[in-house]
Amino acid sequence: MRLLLIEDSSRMRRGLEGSLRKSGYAVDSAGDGEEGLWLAETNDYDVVILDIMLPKLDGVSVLQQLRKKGRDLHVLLLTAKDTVQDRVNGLRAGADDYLVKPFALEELLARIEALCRRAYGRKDAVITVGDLTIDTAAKSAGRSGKPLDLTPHEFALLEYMARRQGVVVSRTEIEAHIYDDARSPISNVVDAAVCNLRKKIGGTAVTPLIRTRRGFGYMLTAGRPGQP
Amino acid sequence: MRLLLIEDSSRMRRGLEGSLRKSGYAVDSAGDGEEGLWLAETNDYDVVILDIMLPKLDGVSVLQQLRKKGRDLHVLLLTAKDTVQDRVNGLRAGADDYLVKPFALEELLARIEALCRRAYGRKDAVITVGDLTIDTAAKSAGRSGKPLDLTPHEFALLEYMARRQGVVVSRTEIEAHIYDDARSPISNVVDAAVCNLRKKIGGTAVTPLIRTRRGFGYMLTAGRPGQP
DNA sequence: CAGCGTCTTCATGATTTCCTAATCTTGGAG
DNA sequence: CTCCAAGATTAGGAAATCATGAAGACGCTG
Repeated sequence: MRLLLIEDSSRMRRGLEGSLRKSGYAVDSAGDGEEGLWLAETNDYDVVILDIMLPKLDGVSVLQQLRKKGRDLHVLLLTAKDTVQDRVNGLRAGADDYLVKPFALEELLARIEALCRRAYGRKDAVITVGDLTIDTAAKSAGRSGKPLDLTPHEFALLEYMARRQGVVVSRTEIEAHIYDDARSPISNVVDAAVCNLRKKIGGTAVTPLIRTRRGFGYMLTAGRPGQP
Repeated sequence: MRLLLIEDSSRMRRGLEGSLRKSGYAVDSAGDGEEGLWLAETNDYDVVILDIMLPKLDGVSVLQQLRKKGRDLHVLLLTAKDTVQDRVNGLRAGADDYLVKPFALEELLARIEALCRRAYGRKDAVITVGDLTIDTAAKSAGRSGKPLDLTPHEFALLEYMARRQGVVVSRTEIEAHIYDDARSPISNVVDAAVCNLRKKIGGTAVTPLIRTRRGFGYMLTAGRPGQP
């Protein structure tokens, strides 16, 4: 999952960026409203974490700009203030969630997780694909009860594909959601990652498997080749 | 919009019910977890407002039961407690939102509104033409339930024609939509592609078929040979 | 700072897909 | 009925796509 963090204080920004990365997210960040808006408009994020107090362009304005363009983004608003009117304003402006500073990191993580789930229409922290289980909260996966030993990137990839099971996801989409910032234009990171993941989760004709749709991308599904 | 309110205190319940009705919602209510769960399972609500402290079956359990059954519901959790752990638990259990008592009515309304807005996002990914099904998400097509093995170009062509079923599409249009780069002026790529596609999807007089309109182009339709 | 595990890139080989172009087939006008 | 042009079909080689193994780069931990 790829996040955008728009936060004024550079100390806070760095700290959060690190914590979020450790939790397995791809994170881009911006220090002011203008840069943040530009990033949000030109990339594909699952969740935007947006401070209200920002230089150049305040958080609520950024939010309004984004909503005006009809971007389907999930925005978590951070604020120091905590009056009912503030919350109502924030939510009315189109925020999906709202968190008051100071907050516990754990709560931020839980809320981000909830927003990610919502982004893909799931309600549960555990995703199942055939006999594969992916616990997005515990960041662990298993096959037929046996735990799988996945690296952070492998897990992120599996999670992303599981959230979109039955749907073909292109390399570009995968790259956009799993990896932060730009990388060399011609890279086969995704191929390699899929290859490694396949080796670990195994799977054959009938059992859940990552299928290659030549020319389109990959698809994770438990069903037979036919209709999902 | 139809809401379900599950709340212990009858005074609170009556009060909220009235306020919500005044705001234009249809409201059902329950006084304990069991009744609430039963109502939620047997009716179709847009949003469920769920208190955590409930007789017979507590709120989080109700939520878990609902999620286990895979109901696609939006749940707003109400609670008197406000510790980080509570919030984390609630969100992890699958709540879409969370509100701490006491709250302002206006804030509750704003949050319900936000949840209702979220009902979007489900667009139909499957196109049907006679007994042909085209799943644009899985990039797969089938005829009478049997999967077809199509190449990317074939699939793109079929999808394009299916989206315009019953309409004659010219070679030029097809070429413009399916092939991005310009190619030699006299090329029969489209002819060849249509030919290959026909071989794969089969079809005879009555069943869906790609028909040739001499001098104009092709048409995909499930109807009879007669004039469309 | 050394060691370990992880991530990325590169190179190779296997496979599939696509285009071109040459050859048939068919519809319909004269 | 005959002929012509639009369309259908076929096939082989060029090109794109993908899987995978191995080597170097990087970052973290002890």
